[in-house]
Amino acid sequence: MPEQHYRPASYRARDSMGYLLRRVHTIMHDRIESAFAGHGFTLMQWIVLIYVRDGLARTATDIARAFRHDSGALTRVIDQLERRGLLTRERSRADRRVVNLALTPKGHRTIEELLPVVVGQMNLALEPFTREEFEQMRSLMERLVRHLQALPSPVVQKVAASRKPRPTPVARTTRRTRS
Amino acid sequence: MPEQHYRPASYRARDSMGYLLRRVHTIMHDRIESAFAGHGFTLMQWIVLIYVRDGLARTATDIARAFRHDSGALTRVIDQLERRGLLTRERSRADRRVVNLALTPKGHRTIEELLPVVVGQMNLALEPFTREEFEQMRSLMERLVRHLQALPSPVVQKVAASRKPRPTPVARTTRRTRS
DNA sequence: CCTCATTATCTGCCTAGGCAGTTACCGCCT
DNA sequence: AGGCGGTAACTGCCTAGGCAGATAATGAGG
Repeated sequence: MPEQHYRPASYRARDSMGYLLRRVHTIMHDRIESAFAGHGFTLMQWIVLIYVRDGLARTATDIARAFRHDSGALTRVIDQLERRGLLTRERSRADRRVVNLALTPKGHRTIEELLPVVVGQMNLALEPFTREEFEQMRSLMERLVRHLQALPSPVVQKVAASRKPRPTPVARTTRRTRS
Repeated sequence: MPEQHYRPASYRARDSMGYLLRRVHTIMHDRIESAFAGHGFTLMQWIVLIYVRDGLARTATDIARAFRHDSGALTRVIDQLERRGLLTRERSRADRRVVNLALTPKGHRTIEELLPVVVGQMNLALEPFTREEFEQMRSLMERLVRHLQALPSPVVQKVAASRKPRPTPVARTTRRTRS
């Protein structure tokens, strides 16, 4: 029997790990995003560039999978980067469904420009932690990611009839010209 | 001189704490969201309900601040919940700008229904951790949140001329009819 | 060779959220 | 009393992202 860290009867929002993780993520995301804005980039654009540079991705699908991002959205981000001349798309000859991405010199220069911004924000956020605590945090988060990835996708428990999740059942008062 | 955990020259995307936190957040968010979908609710709706129940918020602004969420978006979420009869809005008599939120009996029943879902997902995610590791993680995240909240907002460093962040400078070519 | 399931990419469509107002109200100050 | 900065709630507008579908290509199997 694994540990039961939370129980319905005693659950309080302020103690929830979900709450903490969300807060951390939101604040860091906002800070990076606005630091990038001064340079004319978004976080997602940076992700694409650095993933290609670090060899974590050669195609849009690689990024979509590794970063859990929508592939449709990816297409549009890559559109922007291509238009701005930061990377190139090249149809693979081995598999003509695939489009390989490659950084241009301008793309590399952009990474050099943004790297200090990212690193600066990261160091600022982690400032109060010792090297040991930092490693602890990293280790815990890595284990958590690995565990979460290994979990089976959450089978919808109730209302199994409807296949579609329907995010907002009440939909809209706007009345979509029904009559 | 505080610890410098990252350096531009050796920065690799896969080792970044930002990456880890994002992955954790994304996966947990998606899981909770789709678990809720089967019950006809979204995470944000749940947040509002549980915040009101736990006394963390009496008004939309309380939630917006505590959860770092857009107040405009909040208005619309509360609209939905009110329409579905889960909570009520009541104009404060002490300060007529304020609208106080209160759960209805149906709202309380909904929380009872969703609590096991939240707790279940949380415990599932944290399953591989001992009580001690869990407390360690919570402590680290709490310190990180407190530190991040205390940080001054990131003054835009370059291109200081333009006041507006401009998320996407290239804007749009519209014409995506590639030949 | 032909069929069929699968995959990569791209495209519409819709919704949630960020942002910039607008309105109403509060409390302070003169 | 009246002006005025600040605040709560709400409202449009716009964009990013989720989702479903379209297209094209691959590869396995008959």
